[in-house]
Amino acid sequence: MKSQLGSSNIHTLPEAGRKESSGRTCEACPVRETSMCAALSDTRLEVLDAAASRHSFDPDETILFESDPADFAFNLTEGVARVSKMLPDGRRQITGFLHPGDFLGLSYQDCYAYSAEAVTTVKVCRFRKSELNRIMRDHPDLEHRLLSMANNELALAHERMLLLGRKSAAEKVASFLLSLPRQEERIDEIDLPMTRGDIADYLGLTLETVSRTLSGFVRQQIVRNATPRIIVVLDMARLSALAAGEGR
Amino acid sequence: MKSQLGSSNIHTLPEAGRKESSGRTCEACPVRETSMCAALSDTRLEVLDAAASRHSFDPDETILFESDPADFAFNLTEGVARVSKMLPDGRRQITGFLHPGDFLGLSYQDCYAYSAEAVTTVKVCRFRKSELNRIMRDHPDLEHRLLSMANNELALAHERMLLLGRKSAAEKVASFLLSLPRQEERIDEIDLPMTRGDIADYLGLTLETVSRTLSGFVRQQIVRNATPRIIVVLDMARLSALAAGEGR
DNA sequence: ACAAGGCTTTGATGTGAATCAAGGCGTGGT
DNA sequence: ACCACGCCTTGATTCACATCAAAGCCTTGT
Repeated sequence: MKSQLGSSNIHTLPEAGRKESSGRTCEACPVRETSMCAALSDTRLEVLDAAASRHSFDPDETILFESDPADFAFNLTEGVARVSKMLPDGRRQITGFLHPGDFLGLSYQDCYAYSAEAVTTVKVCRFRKSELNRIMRDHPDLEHRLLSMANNELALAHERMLLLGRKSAAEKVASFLLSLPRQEERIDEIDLPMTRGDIADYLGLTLETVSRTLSGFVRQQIVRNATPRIIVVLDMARLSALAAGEGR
Repeated sequence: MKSQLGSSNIHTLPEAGRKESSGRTCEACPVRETSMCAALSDTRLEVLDAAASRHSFDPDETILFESDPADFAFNLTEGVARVSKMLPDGRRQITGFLHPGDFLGLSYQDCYAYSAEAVTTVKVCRFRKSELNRIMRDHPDLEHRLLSMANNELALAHERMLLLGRKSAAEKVASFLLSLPRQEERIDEIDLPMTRGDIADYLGLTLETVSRTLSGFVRQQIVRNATPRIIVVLDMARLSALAAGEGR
């Protein structure tokens, strides 16, 4: 039951990640239309642009650390990150994987309630929270958008509680596969940039059970393994039924 | 694994619960200082007051139903309610118990993402969401307060994912007992208005396991049973350690 | 090419909680 | 005061997943 990985005490440094030249503007941002920024017009966006600094994180680098003072909030623009909480003996629960457009760090308290690390190379746009609050006062649309995003996250959190509390291993893995973003061109291909251990800590399983469950899906011809990292869905109906909890 | 209780298809009626005379004003409200209303001054509160209608729900009555159109939001003023999601075969996950001051119904989508039922007799103050949105536009403080409350809920949701995914039965039950509100006068007494089945569906266990775990706590003299409904804490240190995941 | 290390798969065994199955206790109704 | 029903407790057994253990297999560096 114990994962015990990384009892390292390295917290987030004020300048963790590499700060990047602020050459790029918000208008050219890949998540301009999907993240919180969508609440602002191009002209108003300049205020956010001025308040943001761009940072890059290597795989496994810490973006923010549970219980550290929550001075910054982040907008993920590229890559995949994991959000997690730990028990004192090292047991870990990953509470979410973040993708481009996701927002991170808005705890209402003084300290972060969770940690976040890069899974792949991650690029973020970082805001000082005091500054973000000031901007929100001037632009209620932005606050409205953040409330809407928070409520969306809350609905996803409830969905995940149902998964953790009441779904079987097979149902969990099926739900997970279908929850990942896919490219329109290759709609049946699922990319798993995270390890089996990460997936296990997300689903409340062990990495062996995740591996065995995936092997089971392959045996039943529900999916096929292109590589350990790329899964191809062969029977979407069956996978969806499993995920919904209908596949017995 | 299946609970199968209530495959009733009775949805929320437009006027579910009994509508009460709107005699009481917000100033005298028991949750005036703790709920979202705290964001507004007494004079500004009149706007909310005018938009609200008071309703009462008997135990087990449905307050709102998953997948019904989300026209209303609620502020719980008295009693205890449970929020839950179901799988098609009847398995249920209770995603939260609501207490006075808690807010309910702010899904960002058109339909509720979960159901809510009264555990004890519940009194709420109900708002039409379109109206609430209008009020928020005029009073950004209210929206700010709701964002803050949503972020708080999100932190609690993450805590619960850690519980569901990684804690043992004993750790789950200990965490649950300590998460319940207690009265200042009787700080060591815990009231359990919900059934063992409800607790089980909240913790991702069966009712038998909840019962056995509580009996175990009694045997170990961690708690004492005044009645099945009232638990008295005898060894707070041990219970806290268990809840934190330190009690082996 | 080769070696090394990390990740993944697979197998054997163990165990915590679920399931199946009685009873006991309290509460509300008549 | 009694009965009945719902809720809770307890016991016996089973099972899904965890744990322990050992290979395989990519990937990366030299």
